[in-house]
Formats: sequence, C-alpha cells, structure tokens
Amino acid sequence: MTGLAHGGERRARGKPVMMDVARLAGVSHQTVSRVLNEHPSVRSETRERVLRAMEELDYRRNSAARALVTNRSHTLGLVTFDTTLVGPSSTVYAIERAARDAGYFVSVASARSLDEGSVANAINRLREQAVEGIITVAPMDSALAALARVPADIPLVGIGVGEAMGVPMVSVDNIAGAAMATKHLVDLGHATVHHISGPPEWPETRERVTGWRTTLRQVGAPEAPVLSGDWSSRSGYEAARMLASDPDVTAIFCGNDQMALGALRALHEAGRDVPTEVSVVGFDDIPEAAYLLPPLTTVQQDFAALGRASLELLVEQIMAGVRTQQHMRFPPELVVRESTGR
Amino acid sequence: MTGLAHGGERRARGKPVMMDVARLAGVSHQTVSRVLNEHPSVRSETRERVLRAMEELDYRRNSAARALVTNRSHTLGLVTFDTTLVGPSSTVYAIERAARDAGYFVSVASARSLDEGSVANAINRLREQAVEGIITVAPMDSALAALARVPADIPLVGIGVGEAMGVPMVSVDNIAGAAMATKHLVDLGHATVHHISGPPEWPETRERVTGWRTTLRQVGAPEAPVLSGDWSSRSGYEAARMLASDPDVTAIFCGNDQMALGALRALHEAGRDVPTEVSVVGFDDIPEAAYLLPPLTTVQQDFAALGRASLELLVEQIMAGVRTQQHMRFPPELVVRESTGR
DNA sequence: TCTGCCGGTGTGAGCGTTAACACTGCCACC
DNA sequence: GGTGGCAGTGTTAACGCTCACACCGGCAGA
Repeated sequence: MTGLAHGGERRARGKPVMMDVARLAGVSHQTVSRVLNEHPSVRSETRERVLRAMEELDYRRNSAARALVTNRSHTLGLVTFDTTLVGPSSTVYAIERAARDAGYFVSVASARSLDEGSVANAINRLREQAVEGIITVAPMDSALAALARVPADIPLVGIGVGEAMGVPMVSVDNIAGAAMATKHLVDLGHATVHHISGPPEWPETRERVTGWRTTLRQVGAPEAPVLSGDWSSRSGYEAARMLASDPDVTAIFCGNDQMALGALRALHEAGRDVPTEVSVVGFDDIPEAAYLLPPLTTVQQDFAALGRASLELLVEQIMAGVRTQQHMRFPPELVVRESTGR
Repeated sequence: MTGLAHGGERRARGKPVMMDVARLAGVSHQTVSRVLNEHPSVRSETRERVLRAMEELDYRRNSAARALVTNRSHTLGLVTFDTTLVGPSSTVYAIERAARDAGYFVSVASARSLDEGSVANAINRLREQAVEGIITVAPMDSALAALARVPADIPLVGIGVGEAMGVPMVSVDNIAGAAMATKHLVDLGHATVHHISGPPEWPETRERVTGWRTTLRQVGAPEAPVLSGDWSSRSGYEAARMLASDPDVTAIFCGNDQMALGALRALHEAGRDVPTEVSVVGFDDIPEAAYLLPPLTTVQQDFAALGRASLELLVEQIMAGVRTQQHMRFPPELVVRESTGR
C-alpha cells in the first residue's frame, strides 16, 4: 500500500513521457525521439501517428533529461546591469529575438551593483545553469574585469566593454561618434565645446571623452574640464547649471540624451536660449529626442544591430568551440535637429 | 582503442562531476550531494574536506541532472512584449532581482507581435524549458487570452492584464490614477479635460479612459472623444496637434509620459503656452518627467513594486501548488509639477 | 541465388544527480 | 547488557532522454 502510493509520488502531475507517447502510437520510445528531433528515416505515416499521439497527450519533451544526455542546454546567459536605461533595454530585446531565431533560450542575471564581485556573481549564476555562452550588457569596467576571469572554454561577448585581453566585444564607435558631434559644433562656429560625460568607469564614457578631446585638439580649440554625470537627466541638469552661468559656454556635448534633456532644462532656467545662445548635442537618439524642446541633435546608435551582432558572435563561438578574438565596432550617425546652431 | 577514445568523447571538456569530488575528498558522492544541499548531518570536518575538493576542481553541479531527478527547474519564465517601454523594462528588472533573492533563475521569451498566437508561442517556449511559473509583462488583451488557455497546473501571474477568469493579476489602479489626474485638472478650473489614450487593446488604456470619463461625468463636464496613440512621443505629438488648434482645449490628460512629452512639443509649436494656456498631465512618472519643459505633472506608478509583488504572488502559487485567484492593485500617486495650472 | 546495403525500427546503456534505504558505531536508558 | 535511537555515512535505483548498435526486410548488383 505504502509502496503504491509512494511509487506514484515522484512523477508529479502524471506528465506524459516519451514512453507514454510511444505506447499510444504503437512504436518504441526511440521512434518518438526521432520524430521529435526530425530524424529523416521515419516513415511519414509513422511520424503522423506519433505526432497525433503527442498532441493527444499534450506531451512536451523534458528538457532537463535532454540536456543531461546531450550535454547542451540550448540556453544563453545575459548579464545586465541597469535595464532601465534605454540602450541596454533595447539591446536585450534584440538579443532575445535573435537568440530565439537561432534556437536558443535566454536566461538573464542582473548585476546588483557596479563592483566586479557583483558581475562575477551574475556570471556564476549563469554558469550554474550551464548556459552555452554569455553576453554581458553591462558596459562598465567591472564587467570587463569579471569577464576576463571567466575560463576560456566558455563563449563570451561583452557589449560596450572596451578593448581588452581576449574578450570578444561589440560596440558602437564612440570615439567617432563623439568626434562627429564635436566637429559639428566646431563647424557651426563655436570657439570650443564643453562636455558633460557619463560616469568615468564606463569605457564608453572615456571613449566619448577621447573623441571629443581629440577633435578639440585637432582644431586647436581650448579644452574645458569634463563634468561627469551618471547618465540621468538630473545629473545633466546639475552639470549644465554650472555651465549655464558662464557666457563663454556656447556649445555642450552630452554623453547621452537623458543628460542632454536635463541640460536643456538647466539652460532654459538660466534664460539661455537653445540653439541661438547655446547649442546642445546628445548621444543615443532615444525615441523622444525628436520631440524635445527644441528637438535634439544627437548621435544615433543602433542598439538592435548591436544586440544582433553580439548574438551572432556568440553563436559563432559556440559552433566553433573556440573563443574568437574579434572586436566589432559599429559606426554611429549624427542626426542634426534643432538644438544646435551658431 | 576505439572503445577508449569513444568512451571519453561524451563528457565534453572533462568537467568534474560529483564522483570526482567525492574521490578527491575520500567520501561517497552522496556525501558530496549532502554538502551541496546543506543537509545537516554531515560532520563539519567532512564538509570542509568536500568543500575544499570542490574548490580545487572548480566543480559546479549539473543543473540538468538535478532538475531531472527533483522535477524542479528552479526557473521562472517571463513573457515580455516591448521591453523598450519604460514600464515593462523597470518591472522586468525588479522581477529578476526578486527572483534571484527567492532562489530562482529567470528565463525570458518575448512576444513578437500583439496577436494571441505570438504570446502563446512565447509561453510555449517557456513551458518547454519546464519553468515553474510564468509572469507576463505584456499588458495587452492578447496576453490575457493566451494566459487563459494555459493549463491550471502551471502558476501564472499577469501584469496589467485586466481582471479576468482565473488569471492572477497585479497592476496599478489605473482608474484611480486617471481619476486623480482628471480631478486635479477640473479642480484647477478647467471646463473639461481632453484625453490622449494608449492603444485600446491594452486594458490599462481602457481603465484610464474609464477613470477619466467617470470623473468628468461626476462633475458634469462635457466629454470630448478620446484620441488614441501608441504610447510613443510621436503619437502624442500628432494627437495633440489636432487638439492644439481648438481654443476650447485647455487641459489634456495623456495616457503616458512619452505621449505627454510629444503633446508638450505640439502645443509649443502651436504657440500655446503650458501651463498658462493649456495644462498637461502624463502617466508613469518616468525619470525624465521632472526635467521636461515645463516639468510634467503626472501620475506616478511604482513599477518596481509591481514587479516584486508579481514575483511574490507567483512564488506563493508554486509553494502552494494551487493557482491563486488573487488580484493586486497598487494605488498610484499624483505628482504635481509645473505643466498644470489654471 | 547470394551478398551487401540501406531505410526503418527496436533494444540497452548511460548521462549526473537525488531519494530511499541500509549500515555502522556510539550513547542513553531501563 | 540488551534495546533503541541517532548522527554520520555508503549503496542502489530511479529520473527521461539520446546515442550506439542490433535487427529485419527488400532491392540492387554480382
């Protein structure tokens, strides 16, 4: 009696297994497996019968058993930091879609904070799940550091993580983007361009600073110190407020659109008109940029393309079984609207 | 010879298994399992030895084998639609963090389009992965329809999906929120309030319309037809452009902040000052809202709380083994800034 | 006619883990 | 001084699947 009750306990809600389907279709479990895996040598009549049986029982294969025996989880890991930001969230979205098309599931793990331990922890959680590869959408230095410690046998791609030792990477060409923005302002006749950057511990921030600074040097314009924010509108607002009182400030290049938005507000409060008195350029081209007051000139980056490319790079590595050394940089594009003028 | 080479083939990169750890620590694999699962009856000295061995081999448990035998995947599924929107993306973020704290992994599947099939497909992919429960962050009707078809033995929570037949749900109280916004405008002395809504196939849209309409009726104000957008700034801009030319329009309640942002621009272009001539209220309180020109009065909802609550509800169901009938509604809060006045 | 091969199918083993149960000392209790 | 129990450990059998191989009949080529 106990034996009976107990024997039935294990298999929870009597979920059908391959053997049940096989029995119903009058074949062996192996034939069911072949149908499931689209093996060619199954008579089409048999296949039909099996498919009908699967349908009838609402059978679905046990992915754990499959993973156990094939040693493949068909799952990719995504490390994110703050998906509230527009860039990362669009990128994640694109990755998920591409992964599904490539036949992979996507598991996400977010890093709690900026430090390396937190990123390493996220990576570990993913590894525990036996993901076949990892993409980090966490473009700060700590992520790169954590990535560098991951054993070489697990495929990896970092997005916007900066050039480094053996970690394949995908990003937009921030230097070129910042140069375009700066050049645009200089060409408009501004004596120099001020810069409100993102947090310095983001490689993208430093690259944009480099692009900005290099351009300024090329044209022999004076270089004001960089003010750095945290990507938020608030920080852009605060930084711009300091700049607004200085009549020499006539052009501001912001590290992203949110900060530019904050800057726009600060300038407005200070009574300095954009673009007649001060020009502002952002970075990213968020969907709202075209509807700000005034519409924001900005550097557009294609987050979806970034996501797709990173996935492609990852899948390539999984197939090849070797870690690529590849770096991919996408060219951004300047979108001129009405926040810049002379 | 062949036998030998072949025997080694299967286990890919010689990843250590429990038995390897056991051997190194001089115990049985079962003891290793006990250490891993924090079983109390292991001598601490033994535990130490095992832990050292695990460390030395960089052992990590095979989650597929574990899932196979325990019949638990420790994974939750997330169905998303467009994580580019601020609400969903913040919610997803909060869910992931809460899930991790509760000891679950998170797997995401996005619905490609608005139709039910697409959502059903995402749910199916998740079920194939044997997730223990599913949360949908896809607040449109099609999601509810797809959710309603999911067998009752799999725990479920829909976010913002509207009241319905046996699907546990979490959302903000949209009716109350819209009522607050409308009341605020009426109290300011506006004869009536116009509404630019989201897409009608989103329950939240209809609830907000209801809250707006009910309030108008309560005070006996005339009801203008609803203009509906698609949540984007562009759509808000276009809708508001139609309204801007009508001098009777003095107050606009927008279905979200992005559309309000677009409306602000349209009004500016039409030469109608906000707030002296026209008042505008948004919904969501995105981080940028406080930095718009003028700072936007809006209805704040706590997306993170929504995410946490949905997870809690889901875990509860998993533990209990029954689907709850619970609905949770969170009260929103009106944040008055400078886009409203008399 | 026999051999060989190939399409179509079944059989058995094994993936790495946990659960159940068995076993060994040792201590407490009557 | 037996009996019981319990902490600490080992042994064995699943879990549901895929892989390798065996098998069977038929058809082509010798």
